[in-house]
Amino acid sequence: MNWTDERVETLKKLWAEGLSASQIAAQLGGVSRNAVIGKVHRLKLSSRGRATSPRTRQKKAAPSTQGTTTTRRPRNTRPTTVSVGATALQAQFDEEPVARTYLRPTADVVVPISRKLELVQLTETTCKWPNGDPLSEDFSFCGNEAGENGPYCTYHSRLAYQPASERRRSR
DNA sequence: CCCTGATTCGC
DNA sequence: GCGAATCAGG
Repeated sequence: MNWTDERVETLKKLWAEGLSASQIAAQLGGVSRNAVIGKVHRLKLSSRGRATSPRTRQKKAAPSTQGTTTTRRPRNTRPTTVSVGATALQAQFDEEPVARTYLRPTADVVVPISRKLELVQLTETTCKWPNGDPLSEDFSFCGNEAGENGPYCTYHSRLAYQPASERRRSR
């Protein structure tokens, strides 16, 4: 993935807004949170408060115990993006003139994907994250697939529940 | 175990 | 410059 001006701009904006690197990565799409953090550092705008104490790291010795294979630890590299939801989203947007509100990738919306469901359309497996102002007419619900462990999809579960752990963070 | 940002370093 | 790996920590 290429760091276009637009993407960098979005990155800076979201970072300035205080979003976490993983969330920024999720919204930009196609990049890992590490990529985002790395980019942020290179842009020299990492100074968002004191995050961690000045740790002095100097590990990384000789990982190659055998085989010259340049095997980077595959680990669990997950796309993160919900391809199904995204696909369905696009298809729906094409035939939904009403919900068409953003024209720019630099959307000021924090929620990357949503199915714009109405209250009636909610089921037990649809994310019930409110989208927008409940008093407004164009209010809708996220509607993406919600896990069995909550009323929200994984993304919104984090938005909803993360703040708790975020609060008691005061390094 | 989930997550956060920070840093190093091979590419 | 990029980002995976790794770290230190909540």
